[in-house]
Amino acid sequence: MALADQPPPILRNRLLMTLPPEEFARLWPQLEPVELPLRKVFQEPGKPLTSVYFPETGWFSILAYMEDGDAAEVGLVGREGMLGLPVLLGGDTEDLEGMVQAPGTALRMDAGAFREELQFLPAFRTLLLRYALVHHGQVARTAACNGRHQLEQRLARWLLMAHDRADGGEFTMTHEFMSMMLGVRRAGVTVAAGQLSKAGFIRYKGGHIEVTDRPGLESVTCECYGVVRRACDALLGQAATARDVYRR
Amino acid sequence: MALADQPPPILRNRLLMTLPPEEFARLWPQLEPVELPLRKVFQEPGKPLTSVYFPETGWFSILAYMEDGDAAEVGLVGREGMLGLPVLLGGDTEDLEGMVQAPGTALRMDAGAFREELQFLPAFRTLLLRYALVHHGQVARTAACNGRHQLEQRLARWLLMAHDRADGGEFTMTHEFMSMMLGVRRAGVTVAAGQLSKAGFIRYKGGHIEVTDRPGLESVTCECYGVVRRACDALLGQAATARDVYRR
DNA sequence: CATTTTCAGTCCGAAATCGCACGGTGGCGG
DNA sequence: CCGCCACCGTGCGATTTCGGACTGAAAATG
Repeated sequence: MALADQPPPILRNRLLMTLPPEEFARLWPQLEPVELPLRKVFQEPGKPLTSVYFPETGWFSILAYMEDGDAAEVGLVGREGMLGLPVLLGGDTEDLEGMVQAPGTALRMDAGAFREELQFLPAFRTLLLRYALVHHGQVARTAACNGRHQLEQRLARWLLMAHDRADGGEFTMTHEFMSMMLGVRRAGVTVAAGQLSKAGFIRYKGGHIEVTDRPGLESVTCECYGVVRRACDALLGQAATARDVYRR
Repeated sequence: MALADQPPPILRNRLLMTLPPEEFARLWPQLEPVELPLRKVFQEPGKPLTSVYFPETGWFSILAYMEDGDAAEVGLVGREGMLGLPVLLGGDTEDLEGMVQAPGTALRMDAGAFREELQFLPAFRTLLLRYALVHHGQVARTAACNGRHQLEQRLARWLLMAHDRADGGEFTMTHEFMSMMLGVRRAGVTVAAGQLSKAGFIRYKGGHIEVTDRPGLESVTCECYGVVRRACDALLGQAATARDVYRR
C-alpha cells in the first residue's frame, strides 16, 4: 500500500526531513514503507539495483566482500542517509553489499522512478549529491582508521556510530558480529569490550549492548568518529540541531 | 595562456578523451595546462576549492590527515580521473588532501566555471558522476584492504596502481614515502620490497623504482587490485581498450 | 674532492593481534 | 527441569608489525 493513502506518519529519515515541502509532496506518494529484518541483504554485489532505501529506524552496514568470503564493513547507513548511492551516480549495479545491522523500517523507492523524479526535484538531487560526498568522507576515514588505530579505539568508534543510528541507548549485537565488521578476532573484541565495560562506558548481556556513557566512549575513541560526525551534522544541520538528529 | 590559442596537443586524460566532440569543444577553451610538481598539494583540507584538475601525466595521492599529523592514503587519481570531486558533488571545501605523488601535467579548470558548464554538458556530468562512483569504490576497497591484507600484498597492489598511472615502467619513490602511504614503518617496506625485488618483480636504485614483472606482482597482490582496476576499466573502456589506457 | 644528506638494509625488544581451543554461563525449547 | 546452544571470558604460542636505532652506500651539495 502506498503511503499516499495514509495520514503522514512521523517522518524520521533526515534526508527526507530536510526537503522543501513541495519536493517532498511530490516524492511522498512514491515511497513505500518496508521492514528491515535483522541481517537481511538489500543490495547484493553484482546484482542490478532495483530500489533505493531511506532508513527510518534501524540501519545498514555497507560491506565489501573479500574473495575468502570475509566481509569488511566500509560504512554505515542509518536515517541520516540513503542506501543505493550507485543509482544516484549512474551505476546500474553495486559491488558493495547493504546488510541490515539493526532491524527497523525504511522507505523504499523504485530505482527507475527515482532516476526519473530526480529531474524534477533539484533540491533533492543537490541534497543527495552532498550526502554522497559525506558518505564518501565516511568511507575514506574508515580506510584511514583501519590499520592505524588500535582495536579499542575502533571499537569505541563503531559503538558510537551504531549508537547514533540506534533508537534507544541499546541494541542487539554480539561480539562475533562486531569482530566481523571490524575485521578482527572475536576474542579481540571480547577483550576490548571488556575494557570499555570495566570503564563503565557500556554494558552487555547476551548479545545486547547498552551504551551507558557516551562522553566516556568519545574520550577513548580516535578522532575519526568526530570527523565523520561533524561532516554529517554539517549536511543535515541546516534543518535541525544535532540533538534532534540523534536523540529521538 | 588558454589552450584555445594552441593547436590541440595530445590529450591524455581518459575522462576527457571519452567525451563526445561537441562537449569537448565547449570545455576545451576553459582548460589550462598546469605543471604538477612532485609533492605539491593541490587541495588542502578545510580550504575552499577553487579548481578541478584532470591529470594528463603524473598522479595524485588522496590523503586523509590524522590528528597526529600522519597522512593516510585513501585513493589515487591519475589520468583516469579528476581531482576535485567535492566540486562536482556540491561541497565547497574538501577534507582530503591531493598531493602530487608523481610529477607531470594536468588540465586545470576553475571550480566556478566547472559548476556552470556542467549544466550544458550532460554527457560530461554523467561521466563524472560515474567516475565519482568508481572512485568511491576504490576508497571502499582501500578501507577493506587496510588491516586485513598483509603488507607485502598491499605493497604489490600499491605498486601496480602506481605503475598503471606512471608513464613508463619507472617512477621516483622512496621506501620512506611508500611507508607513509601504506601507514607502516619504513623498515617494513624495506623488507617487503626486498621480497618483491628478490622475486624479480621490481628493481630499485636510489629512490627510483622500476616494475619489471607485472604478472609477477599481480600474482602476489590481493584481489583488491583487480576489483578496482576492473571497475575503472568498465567506466573508461567504452571508448578504448585497457591497453590504450594504461600503456602509452 | 670533501662533506652532508638521503636512502636502504638490518637488528633488537616490545606490543598487538592471530589462530586455536577450552570452559563457563544463561536463556530457551523440549 | 534438563540439555542444548549461542555467547562470552580466557589462555597460549605464533606471527606480524611496531618503535627505535645503527650502519653503509649512494647521491646531492658546496
